Amino acid sequence: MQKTDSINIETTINSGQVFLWNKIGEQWVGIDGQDIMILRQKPYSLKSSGNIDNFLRRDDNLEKILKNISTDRTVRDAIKQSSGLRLIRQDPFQCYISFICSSNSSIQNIKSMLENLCRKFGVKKEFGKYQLHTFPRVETLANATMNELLDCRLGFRAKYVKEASLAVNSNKIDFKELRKLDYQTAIRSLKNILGIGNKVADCIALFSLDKLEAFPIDRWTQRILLKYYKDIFCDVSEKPLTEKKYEKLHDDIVKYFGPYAGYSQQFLFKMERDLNKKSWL
DNA sequence: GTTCGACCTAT
DNA sequence: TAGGTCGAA
Repeated sequence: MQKTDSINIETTINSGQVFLWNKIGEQWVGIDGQDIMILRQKPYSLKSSGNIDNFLRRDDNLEKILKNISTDRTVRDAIKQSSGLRLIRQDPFQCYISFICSSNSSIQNIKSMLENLCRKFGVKKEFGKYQLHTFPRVETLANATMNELLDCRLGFRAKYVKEASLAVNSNKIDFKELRKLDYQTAIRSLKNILGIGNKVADCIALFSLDKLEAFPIDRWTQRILLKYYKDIFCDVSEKPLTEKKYEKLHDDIVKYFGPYAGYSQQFLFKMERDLNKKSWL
């Protein structure tokens, strides 16, 4: 059984799931919705104004999941290299906006956009010795003007964020409902929103809606499949996937990796980016 | 159903 | 070029 302190905080934060985190001295300070979290490896300490166990998916049976996804050597190596990496259960609205902002951008730029949104639309909150801006509330962002969003340097994503926020504010998107639905239905619903395609929908589903069979296929994932799984997923190439090809490939991926495919994606993604010395937060 | 160019911004 | 998506042809 994995011990609770086997969580590697730095590895988990720096695995592309979350963006609103900063390392201050020895501790990682981050925002999840209206909550502030302070995580420290040594001496080990996890503090949150919200529910830290929920955030770190302490309810998952990690031993069982890791065993289940250890189907091949590549995944086993990835797990070994990033031991202590956890999947995170994020605030759904923040996750939704974060990955809408992620399209055709870099981690550093995504972080900057989200920080701008927090500074402009978030509420100042104190926790521990820190005072920082929380993530904007749905209603606040839904009422933001296009110019205000453009001021946050969102670029072409500004109208996506505006419409996406309106959809949540009007209950056209209801995260509590999406959480109850099956993977396919939830994905279909998310993809009705402007700015959400297959990849972004998978990220939202995996990181905030408990859809562990979601397996976001981005440029990196595609390279991974080509490099290590060429023989298993024959039709994968370096070219961008069309919508139908993405869906077909995803089906095959779930058949191969199983119901916890999303966990395997996270380990593989982390491994390959580290291997290529790509920077994180 | 697929292909292709455009798209904000920062490095 | 970067962790995509949209709209037109």
